[in-house]
Amino acid sequence: MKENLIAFLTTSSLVTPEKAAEIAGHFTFREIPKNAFFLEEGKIANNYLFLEKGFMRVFAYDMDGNDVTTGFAAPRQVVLEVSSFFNRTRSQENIQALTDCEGWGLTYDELNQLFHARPEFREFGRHVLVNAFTTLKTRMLSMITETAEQRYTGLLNTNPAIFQHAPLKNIASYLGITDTSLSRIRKEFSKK
Amino acid sequence: MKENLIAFLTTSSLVTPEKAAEIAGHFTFREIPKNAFFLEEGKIANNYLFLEKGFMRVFAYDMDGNDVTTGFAAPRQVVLEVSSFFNRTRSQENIQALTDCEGWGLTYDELNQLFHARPEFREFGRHVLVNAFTTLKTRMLSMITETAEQRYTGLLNTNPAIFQHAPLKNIASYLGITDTSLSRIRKEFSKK
DNA sequence: ATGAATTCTTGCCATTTGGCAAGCCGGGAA
DNA sequence: TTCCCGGCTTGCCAAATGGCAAGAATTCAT
Repeated sequence: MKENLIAFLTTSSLVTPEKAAEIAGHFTFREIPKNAFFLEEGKIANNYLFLEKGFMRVFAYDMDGNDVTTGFAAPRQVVLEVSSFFNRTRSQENIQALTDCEGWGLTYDELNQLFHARPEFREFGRHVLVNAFTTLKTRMLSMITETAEQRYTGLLNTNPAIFQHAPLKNIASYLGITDTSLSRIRKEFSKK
Repeated sequence: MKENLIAFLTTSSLVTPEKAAEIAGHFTFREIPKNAFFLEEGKIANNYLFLEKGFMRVFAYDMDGNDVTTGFAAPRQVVLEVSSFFNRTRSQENIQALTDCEGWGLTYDELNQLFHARPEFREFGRHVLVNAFTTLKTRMLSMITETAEQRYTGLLNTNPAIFQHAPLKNIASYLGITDTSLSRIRKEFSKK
């Protein structure tokens, strides 16, 4: 039943399989149908989710009202708006299901109780946060040092499944370019 | 003596002034002379620093060997290479003093002991990490949605002191542009 | 003080990316 | 089937940014 969640808790070696099973016991099953919002702008994020099936998109609006994709979530990832969740502030981001999704969730209160009761889970939680931070730093560096085409091929390698679930205009804004430019980059790339 | 450190620990309201004084007691004074490295690429970050005086620069090298500034540190900020420090992995980044610096530090072991002994400090530590993550997300969004000139004026507003301590080419790579472009942007901007 | 090295600016031109509008394509609704 | 609509591509041109090299300004070491 919860074997993927347990496996995820165990991978970092911060949690033993036995403890992982106990911790997993506190997670509850969640389904998010395609196009439904896991989190809406203006609300306080109250859900921590381990995504087991499906894909999600994180997006915000810029000053001109354009939809900007700030992230994607794929299976075996934690879906969480860190700032809103931990600071209990209104989210500036939306999280929406690109496909029908399934996963295991905790509320803010449940997570805190579990952090308190299970030091290993607390360590694991820090690990998740540190990893998210590191991943974002890597992405920032690629925004600075790489061309749009390099970022495109990078995403194609690291997360090919996204291309089967998200429209190209969402991927374009995630890469920091327009859909027009992405279309041209794909054209050039396909020649090679 | 440690009043700035104590004030910093107290600002989030996660630590009471009394506890803050106790926690601060475990920090040791550190000086980093101008141009010295607080952290060198390839080494494992072992120091957590609250910067009290001076400015530092964080940088890495891209695939072509170009120096890319990934961050700056100003007084009253935590200086820390998160990934290397918490994961005990070799740093891909360098942290160098732009000016003579002074601050209060902890080693990795000292920080963990303090996290264990002082739950409030653990909460505070998470708060620091969450804030760093949120700040980086904001910067990422500005890379995607803003022009180079907007990013320049943004930095000028949020961190004007950096312009007095870092060479423009470092600021340029931090903004994701070349020093040539930054020079032209400054020229245009000064006309207004 | 002197010379060397670095930083910053500028001109010229190339490349990348964007804005807009038209058209094409494919899927869903009736 | 037929229509419609959103998603994707493409052409044309403009704007933003980069690459390179020269020179001016500044800093640094001796």
